[in-house]
Amino acid sequence: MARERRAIRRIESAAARQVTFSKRRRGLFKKAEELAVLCDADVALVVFSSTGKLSQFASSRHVPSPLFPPHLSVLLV
Amino acid sequence: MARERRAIRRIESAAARQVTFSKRRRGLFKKAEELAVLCDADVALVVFSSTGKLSQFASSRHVPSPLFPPHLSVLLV
DNA sequence: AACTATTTATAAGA
DNA sequence: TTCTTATAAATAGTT
Repeated sequence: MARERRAIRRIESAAARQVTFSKRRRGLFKKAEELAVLCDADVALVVFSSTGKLSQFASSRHVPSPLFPPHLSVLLV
Repeated sequence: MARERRAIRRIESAAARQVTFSKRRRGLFKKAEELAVLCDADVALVVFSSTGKLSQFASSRHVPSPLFPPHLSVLLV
């Protein structure tokens, strides 16, 4: 969606991949929150970038995990 | 986004909420998969509708849960 | 990070 | 729920 259509396949250039990740991750989380609010739904979203960076969103019942080390995360729904 | 702008707050009408849920859920899952593919990311998405219906997506390490009853689901990332 | 041409998502209606 | 269409929003490429 933009200047040109982009095929949905892995972006080879690491730099371009990072830029797209940054833009689309933001969009995805926004949509997730909007769905939760508009539709009174429970939404949980967990994303690891290809470099291993974690980001997450949960509209309600996310349970932090005292039983696991910080690099693990548990979601009970 | 469409004929008119819609404020992001809970849709009161259950029928309208269901229609919007159906449309936006589809869009959200599509975006989740696209992010995973384009950016080589790991993405997990869990959604419960306000009526309790579950739908989920995980790009890779989703673990089905033999230890829990069917209405529970566990995601380890 | 900001811009903008264009594509995509979607609100309302059928 | 699926289709259509007008419009809002997201975003690919550029700067």
